[in-house]
Amino acid sequence: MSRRERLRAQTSDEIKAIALKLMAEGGPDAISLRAIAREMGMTAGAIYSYFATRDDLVTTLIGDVYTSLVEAAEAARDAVSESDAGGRIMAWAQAVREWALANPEGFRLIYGDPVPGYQAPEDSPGIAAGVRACAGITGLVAAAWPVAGVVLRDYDWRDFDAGLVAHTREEFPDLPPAGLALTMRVWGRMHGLVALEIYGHLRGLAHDPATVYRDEMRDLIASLGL
Amino acid sequence: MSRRERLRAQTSDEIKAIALKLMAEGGPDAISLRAIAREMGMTAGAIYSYFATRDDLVTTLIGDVYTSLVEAAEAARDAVSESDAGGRIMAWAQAVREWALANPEGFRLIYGDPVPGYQAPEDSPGIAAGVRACAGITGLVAAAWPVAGVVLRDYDWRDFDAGLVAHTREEFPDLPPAGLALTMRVWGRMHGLVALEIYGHLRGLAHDPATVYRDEMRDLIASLGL
DNA sequence: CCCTATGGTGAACGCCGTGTAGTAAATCAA
DNA sequence: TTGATTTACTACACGGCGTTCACCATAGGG
Repeated sequence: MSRRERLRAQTSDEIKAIALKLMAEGGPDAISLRAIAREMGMTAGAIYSYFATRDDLVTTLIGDVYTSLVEAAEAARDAVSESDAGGRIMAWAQAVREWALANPEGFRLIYGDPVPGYQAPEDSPGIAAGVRACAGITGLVAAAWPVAGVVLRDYDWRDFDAGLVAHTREEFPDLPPAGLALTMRVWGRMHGLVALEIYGHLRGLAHDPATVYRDEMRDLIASLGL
Repeated sequence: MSRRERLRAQTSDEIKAIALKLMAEGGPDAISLRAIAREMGMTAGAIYSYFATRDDLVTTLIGDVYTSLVEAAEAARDAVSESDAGGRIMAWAQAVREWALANPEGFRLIYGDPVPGYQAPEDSPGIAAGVRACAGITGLVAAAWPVAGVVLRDYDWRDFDAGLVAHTREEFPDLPPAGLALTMRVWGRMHGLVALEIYGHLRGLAHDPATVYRDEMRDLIASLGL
């Protein structure tokens, strides 16, 4: 890597770091090229040699932030013995909620709507992180398979995306198609309460959302027969 | 109501209608005072005699939109016999998802982050609609009480907001505090998958999210012993 | 040592929300 | 009917935004 490339990467990292700082302080909308440039002693136009557009920068940030969330969840899961499938689910779930509470703006960035009509490009790092999250939850489900107490319909592999199916069958050969459906349901169940809480819809209803969430996750784990 | 007041209300309604149209076309960020005024053949400044600020307008819209969602859910629920508690839950859940699919931008407006750092004022119509939604789900839970197969911790009335508790004890005198916790859990469970779907996080994973969601709701209903 | 590719500037364009001063018309009081 | 006042609205200005473009200084490689 030449000196030029090094400097370039450094500047690019600084842009992202400042963007993340601005976001943490003022939400996703506070990520403005002019504010970033101001903080760097540059002109807004200069950023365009690093990111084609503001949305491009945000797309990159989503990838970084999403990856940090997934890594937090994976680390929490891996801190629990593989033999304790239920404990690993709880660890993942708690890590997600705690990460979200610590990085509410990041959560909004990932699961909210950073840009009107924004659609992440197929090959963005955000998509990769999403796939990784999905794979993580699939692993949690697979470790509990066969599940005991969940209402399950029959599914077909064709009900799901081919790439996802290929990856799943390779990594979790014993998991039937219904396992993928259950993965999404588990994901939804972990996501729902956290999203409501982060976006303030539980504000002033329950004083301790953590307890409600823990109960919900205990019920989820119990329903898997763990 | 005088002629003045009638004209005033009419103009105000037109502003809101155009704002909703703009939102449906381009997402919440497309609600700009200038665009509304342009469409009405007015100046942007004129809107300030109807709404103190753009956020004020959005706050009002949230109330309208949220109310329309709650009314759709209530209507669907009421179309099912009171004796069929499980059917009423399913009807509510399906109505919420279908409304969200038909009004994705509305869903984003209610449950997303329309404005950076936006906090709805305590007395906004959006709060009222939220309370109404919460009450609706509480009713669904109360109709199934006592629940059979859910992991429930003991709760205290003091774990919840006093106003919510007062309303609940009056309307559903047989529901213990844990019922309120379960209400939030049910809400979260209905919300999670829909939010993931609306925000595109299931895109390209499951070909038919409706089936996954229906299964999840069936499981929820079964877990309540219905 | 020169040439060029590169990272940067600064001004411009057209959006945006938001104030303020002024105007014309509608309403009300006499 | 006439005069006073309230009200709806316009015109303009300010600062902020993303984005583009012509231009410049300089660091790197031959």
